[in-house]
Amino acid sequence: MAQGAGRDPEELFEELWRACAGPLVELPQTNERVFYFLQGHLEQLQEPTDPALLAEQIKMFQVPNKILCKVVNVELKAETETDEMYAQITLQPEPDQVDLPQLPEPPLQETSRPVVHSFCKILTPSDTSTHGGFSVLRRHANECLPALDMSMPTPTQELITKDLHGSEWRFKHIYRGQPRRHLLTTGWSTFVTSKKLIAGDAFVYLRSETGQQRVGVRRLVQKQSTMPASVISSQSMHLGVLASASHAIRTHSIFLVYYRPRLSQSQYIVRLNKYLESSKIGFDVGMRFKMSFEGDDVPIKKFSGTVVDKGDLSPQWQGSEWKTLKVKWDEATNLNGPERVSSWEIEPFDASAPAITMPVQPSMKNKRPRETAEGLDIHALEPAQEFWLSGRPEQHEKTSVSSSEPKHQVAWTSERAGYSAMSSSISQKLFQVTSNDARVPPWPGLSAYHADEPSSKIFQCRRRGKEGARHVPSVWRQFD
Amino acid sequence: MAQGAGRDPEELFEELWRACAGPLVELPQTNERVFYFLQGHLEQLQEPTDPALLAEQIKMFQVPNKILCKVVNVELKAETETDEMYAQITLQPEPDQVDLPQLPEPPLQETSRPVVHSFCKILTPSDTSTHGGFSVLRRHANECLPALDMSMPTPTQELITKDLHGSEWRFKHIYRGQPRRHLLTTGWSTFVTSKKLIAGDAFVYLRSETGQQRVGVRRLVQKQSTMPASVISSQSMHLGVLASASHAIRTHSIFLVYYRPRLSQSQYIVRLNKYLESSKIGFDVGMRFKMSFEGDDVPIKKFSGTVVDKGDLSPQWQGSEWKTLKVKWDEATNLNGPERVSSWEIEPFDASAPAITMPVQPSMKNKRPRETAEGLDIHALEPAQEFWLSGRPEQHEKTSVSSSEPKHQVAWTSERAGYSAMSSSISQKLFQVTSNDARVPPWPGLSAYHADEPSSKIFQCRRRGKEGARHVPSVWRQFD
DNA sequence: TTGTCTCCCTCAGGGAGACAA
DNA sequence: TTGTCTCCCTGAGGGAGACAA
Repeated sequence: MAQGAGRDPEELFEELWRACAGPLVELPQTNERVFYFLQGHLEQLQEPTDPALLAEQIKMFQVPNKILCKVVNVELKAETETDEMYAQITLQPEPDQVDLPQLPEPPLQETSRPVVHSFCKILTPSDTSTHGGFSVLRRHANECLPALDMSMPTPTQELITKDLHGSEWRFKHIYRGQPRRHLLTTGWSTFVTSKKLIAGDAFVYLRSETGQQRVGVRRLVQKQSTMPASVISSQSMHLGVLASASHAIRTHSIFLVYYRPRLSQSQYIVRLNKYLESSKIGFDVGMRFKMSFEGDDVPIKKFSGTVVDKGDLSPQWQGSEWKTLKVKWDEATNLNGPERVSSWEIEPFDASAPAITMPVQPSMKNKRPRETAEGLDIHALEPAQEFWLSGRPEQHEKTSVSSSEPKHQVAWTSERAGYSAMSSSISQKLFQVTSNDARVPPWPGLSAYHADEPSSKIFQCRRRGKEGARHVPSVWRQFD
Repeated sequence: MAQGAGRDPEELFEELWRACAGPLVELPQTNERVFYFLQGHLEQLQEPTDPALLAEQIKMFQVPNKILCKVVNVELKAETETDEMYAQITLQPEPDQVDLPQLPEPPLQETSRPVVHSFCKILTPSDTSTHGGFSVLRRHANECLPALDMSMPTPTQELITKDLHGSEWRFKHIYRGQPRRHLLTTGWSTFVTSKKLIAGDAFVYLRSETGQQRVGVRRLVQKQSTMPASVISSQSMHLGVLASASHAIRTHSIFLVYYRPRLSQSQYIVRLNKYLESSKIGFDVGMRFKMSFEGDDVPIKKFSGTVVDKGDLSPQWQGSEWKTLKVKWDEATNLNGPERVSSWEIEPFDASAPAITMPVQPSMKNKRPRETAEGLDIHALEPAQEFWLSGRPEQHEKTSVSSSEPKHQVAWTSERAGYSAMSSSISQKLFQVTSNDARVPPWPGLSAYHADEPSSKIFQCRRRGKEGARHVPSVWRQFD
């Protein structure tokens, strides 16, 4: 759907896809083995089925809770209308679904990835306003955009970029204003309109070493239109997914899964090795853990909590490991965090983690009441931005697990003292939605629009000038 | 999806739905019995499956070619994005699927339908242009719009209307210009933009006796975005549909079908009585028949042809009656007519039918190269319009089957002699696409965009002034 | 009768620096 | 350093009658 036409270096497409997907999205590799949790796949469809019928069908189709599969193929794609990324994953059930492997398999050779310069900026109301263009953060411009001829009075160039569909987007990049700053002007508003961007969404830019430029989008809230056409009944969909898997197991044939990382509530295709690692830890009631989320001002934010219960999510899937851990988040913050997680989504608690609680004073300025997500109060937004620069855009994932490649750098905005209080209220505003979507869009039972909830506390990395930097994992290097 | 909110008189919604669906769309009634042809339902999904797998699954699920069902419920809906109408039909398989009824069941009592005034006009390039509004044909204004106060110098009023989703649309209706004519100005362009209308699409307007106004859209080509989100694999979809039906048969439980009349290639939910009627006729090789299509200048146009072959469409569905008749259309015109039809879609040939062949001189004027369907050459469009006025907007369906309610009136544009030659070339232009979509959008193996095909002939109702009227079924009354 | 064109005039919005957080 | 505002000015497009098919 998105592939094929116009996409030149195949690699760049993948880099863009990952940059848009965000640092938390993890995909299995071809030839790797994974566990496929049917239950999670059905949840992705977001349409509830009659539990009795479901139970009956599970029995009829004789499908186990998790299916050991070999990954035959992974194709990255993007929805034409919304640019939502998804992966078409071809799986083949392993012949033996009873004696499941207990030992990790040798890791696959990592494929080399091209060096790219990229940034991702959350759009401000001004960025999406009809008056004027996009304000490029100085860092981003310096690190990523082609250099301007600064000897000119007002340096200007045209950026010729492509999106995931291969469509071309041209932007005038100009360095002007008093004081001077980098802006994208002509071409920007068309982009905003076409992609239906609103404040809070993020703009992704990427440039390869060969000068190829790409642009993309990471939305704050998943466009609902993902589930538009009523093509077949939800019951039929569920049955179809069950039947496909069942048939594939019986005949050792392949089947396809459309994995939508930003829609799914939890990973339901889990690398065998990852699964085994988490089983080895054996999370149990009372244990402390932490979990990664997309932050608004840093790529990854970790929140900690305690496992308070353990048990099947639904009786139809007895003995499943899908979301079996009921958790309580520290400090009752993170109001929109999931109540239940799967063990492979969390890591053991580690005192060096930067998860820190701090109180927050809500700020309620109202400006620019236009162009924000319906019902979402980001009018009160203050300059909040997330970004990262790197040779490989997804490296933060590694960073947080202590990267073995110290060359990679992450920048993290440091702001002067006195700004942080306000900034954290922003953070709160954004986070209540961002975490929601970013990590796992609609947490069960919670609307994505809770920005007005009178929550008074929130987890947040300290960001008081240099002081804040101390909490950054040591491989992170601070610019500025 | 479309229902619920804001829709006041439930009845009006149905009238609007039918007006948008067009005169050829036929729906079963609640409590009626129907045959459900799985094969047709799978075809609607438009995604081919591996035939071997399909055959295997058909066997596994033990589903017959056609399933006798009681219609438990019919809900009319419309896609949020595209306004495409569809029906959610709840079916319950009858206990006995072997001894199928041979005799028609007593017809259900017809539910009374509200009296409405409605018109449907195919949009000209001017109508969809950015300069100016919509030109209301005088007849349409007189028959359907609320009366203007003609004593004013420039009579004006505001039309407050709703669409299928309950959204409000306001239009300024003004009578001005030299010579005077009816126009919709303010509000029209927003409507065109929002509904993504292009020249060739049709605007539907409807007013109830109580003054309630409704508007809708009938598209020339079905928006492809109907099949957007890759939610589950096509294989899973097919399996899901099979499994649902199979499960419902075994347990005598209900199942849901989303019937998309403008997408489907043939009716696959057929009223029992209609089916029996057509079996009684027993179409066979060599027999002549006629079939109804949406015309561009009349509601229904009939084309005639001959059955040239009879046999299964695919070996997986042996003995099915789905599209078993291979046909040859008279005069080799109607290039986009289906090669295969099901017997319940056609009627025996009747010499009094207005299906007449006439040669055509292609006209190739090019104006206004903007705002037309991509690749579709309707630049050469001449004033061609389809419309109907009636107490009940769908009555033409009945008309052609000889209505028992002679009170209903249909108007049919009559134009002065000398215009018809040109008009037929338009007709040709439009028809090649219209018939395609209107009746049965993408004929197998044919793109919807064949307007440039050098077809030199076309079926057409004569329209030479009064002369043409003679071919109209007698219950049609001519305005003018 | 009605589709198209053109002219006129308005206003949405792009593009700039000012200003302030 | 960068988000927001305001001002200026242009051009897309709505709204009118002229004209012709």
